[in-house]
Amino acid sequence: MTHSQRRRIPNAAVARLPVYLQILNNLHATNVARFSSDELAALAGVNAAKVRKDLSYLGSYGTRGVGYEVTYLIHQIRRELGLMREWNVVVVGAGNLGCALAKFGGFAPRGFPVVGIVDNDPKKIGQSTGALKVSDVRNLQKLVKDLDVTIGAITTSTSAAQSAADALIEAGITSILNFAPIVLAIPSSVSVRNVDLGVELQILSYYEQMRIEQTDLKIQQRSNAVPV
Amino acid sequence: MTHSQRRRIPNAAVARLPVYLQILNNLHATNVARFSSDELAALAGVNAAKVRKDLSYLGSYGTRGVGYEVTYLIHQIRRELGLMREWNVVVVGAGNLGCALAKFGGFAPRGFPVVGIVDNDPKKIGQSTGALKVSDVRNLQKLVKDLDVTIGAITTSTSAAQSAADALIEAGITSILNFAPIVLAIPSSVSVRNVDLGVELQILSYYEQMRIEQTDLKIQQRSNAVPV
DNA sequence: AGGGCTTCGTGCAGAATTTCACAAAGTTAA
DNA sequence: TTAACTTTGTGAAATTCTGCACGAAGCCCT
Repeated sequence: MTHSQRRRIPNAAVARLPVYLQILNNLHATNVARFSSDELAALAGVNAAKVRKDLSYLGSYGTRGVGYEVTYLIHQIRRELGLMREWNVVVVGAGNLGCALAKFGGFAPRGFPVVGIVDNDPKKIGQSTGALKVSDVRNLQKLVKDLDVTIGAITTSTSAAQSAADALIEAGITSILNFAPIVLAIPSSVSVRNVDLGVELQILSYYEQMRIEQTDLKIQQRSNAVPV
Repeated sequence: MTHSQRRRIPNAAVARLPVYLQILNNLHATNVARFSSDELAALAGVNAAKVRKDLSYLGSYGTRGVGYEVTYLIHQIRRELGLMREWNVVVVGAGNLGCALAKFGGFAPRGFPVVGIVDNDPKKIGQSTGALKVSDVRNLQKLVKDLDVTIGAITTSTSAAQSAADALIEAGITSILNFAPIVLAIPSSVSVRNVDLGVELQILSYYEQMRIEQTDLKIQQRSNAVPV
């Protein structure tokens, strides 16, 4: 129960580490060797104390009076996030989005190669998308086993999303990236991240309307406050 | 200072209201007239008390012993989220993703019509994407004014994203949906939502690795605990 | 060597969020 | 009408997250 008893990193911090990593990769690309928590905080748009606390969950890798080393921290964050290895991804649903994900080469270099894409539509099965051929969703289990897939991306229609999730879980997948605007019913042993642009837009519209009401209110108050 | 002094809804609750709305729309489509907090909680994958508290921020619209009315709640959530009107969206960056967003008809019915798409590449300007023609980013200000655009979606390359944001803000936009994997520097008066699939995948990989380590640990403990 | 300066690591208080638990308020049935 | 039952609305406790403030630790200059 020594070091394997890993300190659990708070969820909120886990969600920020990838952002830090992205920034550090940029710093590295521009030949920056060191950074302070203040600098990273400014780039990430957060509080400096938060940066230090987040990084402290990885261990004490900074040097007081100096800061942190870019390459070393990159290494540590990658280790903690499980990015020392590749995680194979299978896409379920060969529609516009699914094919775009399969073709898009941006994930492999970040450690998440898309190694398969499946659909249940006979018209789509067999077609090529980038380097991959769409295969039958019935081969999912075999595909997951053979190619050691751990992450499934659901890009089906809303109505097919739940059965896609069921199929993925049946096949042994334990992480799902869901693009369908629906809350999936899944066991707690499986992780899900939802990407729903409609939700994002609606959140924006709330704050947009808030601002408008605030402005209206101020205008109203001004005309009330200064009567002639 | 009566009703215009609106109770501020906690951020965490704001982020859940769109999810509830989506579910209620589905219930409505299947002719369900009423629901209880328990039912909605199950569908949304959250705690029932949380549902009740979230809905209570809208007002006391439930009936004890009975539940909530689907249509009435839909109306109230839409009102609160600012969905009683349309919010026009402009896309900056006519690459794969940008064009896909412009073509995709799924936002207009949810109240967010994409009314324009711009780019700075002369080769792309003038091309058609769906019903829209790509226009010059230099027309952004005029476009935003003329078409009353309030939300900007950034789908440029990473390197162009910050100047896209600057241009949007310069043009008077106050809400941004950012798809570039970069933290934008923007004034606090502007809302931003980031959609970064790389970040999502890395969060998943953290928990995936966590699970694997847990499993390894248990196996190890088991073999330690029962020595021959 | 020592003083001044910088920056990390973290205890702690306060804020935000989640969850519990129960009174209040309604329905239903006899 | 009353008793049994259901479900909301919400104080209050529990948990999580944030940010301040400051001691600790290293660098630099004299």
